[in-house]
Amino acid sequence: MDSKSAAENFIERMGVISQADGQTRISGRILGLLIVEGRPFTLGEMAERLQISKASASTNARLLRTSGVIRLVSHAGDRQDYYELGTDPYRRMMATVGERLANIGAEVLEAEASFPPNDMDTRRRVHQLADFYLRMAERLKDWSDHPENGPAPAPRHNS
Amino acid sequence: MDSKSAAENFIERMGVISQADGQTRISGRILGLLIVEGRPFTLGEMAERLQISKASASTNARLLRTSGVIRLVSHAGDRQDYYELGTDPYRRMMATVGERLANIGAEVLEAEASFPPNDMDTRRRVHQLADFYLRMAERLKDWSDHPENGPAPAPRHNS
DNA sequence: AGTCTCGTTCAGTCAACACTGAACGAACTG
DNA sequence: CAGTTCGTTCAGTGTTGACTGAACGAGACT
Repeated sequence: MDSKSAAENFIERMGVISQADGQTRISGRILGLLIVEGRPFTLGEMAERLQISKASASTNARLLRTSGVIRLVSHAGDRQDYYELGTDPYRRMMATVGERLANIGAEVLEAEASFPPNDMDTRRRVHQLADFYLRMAERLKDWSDHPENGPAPAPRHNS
Repeated sequence: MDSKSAAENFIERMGVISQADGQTRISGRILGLLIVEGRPFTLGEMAERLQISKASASTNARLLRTSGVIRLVSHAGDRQDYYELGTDPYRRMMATVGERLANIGAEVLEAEASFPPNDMDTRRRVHQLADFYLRMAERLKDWSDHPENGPAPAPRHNS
């Protein structure tokens, strides 16, 4: 029972975090559920456990799936869709963020090109912004490709 | 005139980006304005130029100021508050994001502690999430402290 | 074919929140 | 001490968008 409330608490926190990050609350709760339980869930199970509609479960699971954070698994002889955590879900999250930043950087570069060539100072300032986004995106990409580097390595655990 | 529309276009894009990032649209537009114009602005000037209320200008400028992206400058003999880009505004943005991630990581660690000790697997999965946030935060901190490292170095310009 | 059980889609609703207008407080000027 | 001009605060409003309920479509089993 204590375990149950700890799980619910964690799931709810994940929802709030997700929402503060610009995502939907439900997608965070689904992710939290899959992390806590550590087993595949059907859309129906999610809906019942999280007290949400099947529509929301479907939509948000699809959303999480497109970014590779969760994956769809199918059991033989079972028509239902099971969702579970993808491989390296957090690296996928980073990669997704990196892609978004790269898109923003490209967009800012576009905007820079629309300024007249003689506005040197303006173009330089705008270019600095684009550079920030692009460098950030590239670093995230590097990191998601080589997660072993970097500070605070995770304590190794034998599965 | 072409320069003007390019500026407005850029400012508007910054607003959309800011909104997509979970910030307010106006804060992005203010930032875009300061980047494009490259000079200090008063709240009244912002309100007029961006066609927003003084209240919004005040609130959003305050918001940007707390993260150090823009700074308040005072001209002698002028009661008005002038806002301009802070020093290394993008590094400050990174640092702010890093702080938020560190807070989330700490929060997840808290949640992990609330699980019963015998739920080894659950605790491990939750811990991996906390680790992700904390490592991300630390890396962002490193980046904001050492901006010279990393791919695609910005072209140096003599101020 | 008929029925049942899935997942998805779409219009409608509801709540969160950005934004505004007006009132207030503060600091300077005459 | 009025009068003025700032910036801030707060209640009210408008809008976006997440979420729901119901209808629909697709397979599967009898």
